[in-house]
Amino acid sequence: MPKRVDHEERRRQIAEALLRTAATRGLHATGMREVAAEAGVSLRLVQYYFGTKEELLLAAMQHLAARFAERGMARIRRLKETAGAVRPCDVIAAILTEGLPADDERRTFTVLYTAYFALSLTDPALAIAPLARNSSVVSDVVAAQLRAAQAAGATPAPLNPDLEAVSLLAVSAGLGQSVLGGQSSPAQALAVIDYHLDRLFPHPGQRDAECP
Amino acid sequence: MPKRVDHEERRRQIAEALLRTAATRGLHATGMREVAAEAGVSLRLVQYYFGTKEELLLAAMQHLAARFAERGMARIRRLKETAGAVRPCDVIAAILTEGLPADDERRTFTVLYTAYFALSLTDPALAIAPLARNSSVVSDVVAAQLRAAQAAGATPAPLNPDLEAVSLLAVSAGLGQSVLGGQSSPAQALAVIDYHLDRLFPHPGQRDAECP
DNA sequence: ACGTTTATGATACGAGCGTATCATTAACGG
DNA sequence: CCGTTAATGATACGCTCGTATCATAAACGT
Repeated sequence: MPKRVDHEERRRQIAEALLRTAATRGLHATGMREVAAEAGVSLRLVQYYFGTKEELLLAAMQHLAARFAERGMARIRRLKETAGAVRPCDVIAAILTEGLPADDERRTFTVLYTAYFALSLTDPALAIAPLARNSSVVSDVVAAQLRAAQAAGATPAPLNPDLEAVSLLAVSAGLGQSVLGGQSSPAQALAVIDYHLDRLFPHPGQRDAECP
Repeated sequence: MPKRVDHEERRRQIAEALLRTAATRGLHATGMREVAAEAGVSLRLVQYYFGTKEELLLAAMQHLAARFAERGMARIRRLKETAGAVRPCDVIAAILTEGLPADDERRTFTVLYTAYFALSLTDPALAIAPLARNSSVVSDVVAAQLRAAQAAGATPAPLNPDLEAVSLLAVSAGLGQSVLGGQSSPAQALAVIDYHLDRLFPHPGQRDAECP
């Protein structure tokens, strides 16, 4: 057998090249030739691995979603390693802040997500499903964490876990938009999230961390 | 003097034609020829009133922002006419729900807003400012209403009007995204907003309106 | 009726796009 | 070393885009 090359790896390289240029120049303004140049390969090879541009766009979106999910999982995993028992508040805080464009990497993700989202609204071929599908499972996770905290008596007053979970994710998404648009700073966005966490997980007096 | 024509009116017609086609085909996928056809005029005339496409895009965005602001104002005005005294909860409810894609008209607005927002993230020439500028003043209005309700003793517990205002608008924006993406129904979005209004303006027992 | 404004028409330019089609070279496993 | 696979190169097709350039027709105030 002749020359062996990891096809998935090559596809990943090219898809990431598209994401890189699309993050600065825009999704529709990025052409095949530009992607090839950014990836350091020939235009011919981009056509070789992705027959059409639509296929490339779709693959890049799935790669973006996978990277984001992976980063989120890693964050939860890291949480478990530092502290033995993971408190619901920590999990929720991690989820809510992970989507915020607080650093370059996350900002890039948010920009790309917004671009894909907007594109999917008018381009039927590009379903946003792969990126949005996870939304409901994330919502369920948050709701479950809230229920656990509620059962443990850590939350005050009446509280609808499902509505609260959807609401918290909406806040996170809305704040992300606000930061991207330049109307809020990442710090302000974090302050709003902390405000909500304080409301759900009231702590007696300390003011160090976002969770009691 | 010869033929008199309202230039602003013509510009408005053409801009609205762009918004109409852009709402279904996408912002960047809409060409000058298509706009001309939609407006029922010649391509030449589009160039006549808007020299370049960028100018057309910008003017259409400003028109969109103006229409939205006008609709919001009209809603508040209508509120004042039906009930003599406008309660803070009603004002806030109107603001939060006005941006939700609950009917065709509002959905179209939300789609277009998202498209412009995404475009502005990568196209420096297209500043989102005209659409986002109002954001802070709306936030101030909500905060002021909260403060008024707080002074009247209508809200429970400690409450940070500024953070709460930003948070409520973020919820509204996030819910709008969620509805657009098909992850939530407009009814679910309204339920979340009602949930928050109940939290801020608790009412003794009735379950009719969203405000006590 | 004249002259200015408003609007149309047909058309063409150059550029960039996605896509396709040749031939050719380099690398590696058996 | 042979044959399959990976990758490149140059180029060209057809299309659409934004923009520009002619000339020309219709409408209306004075």
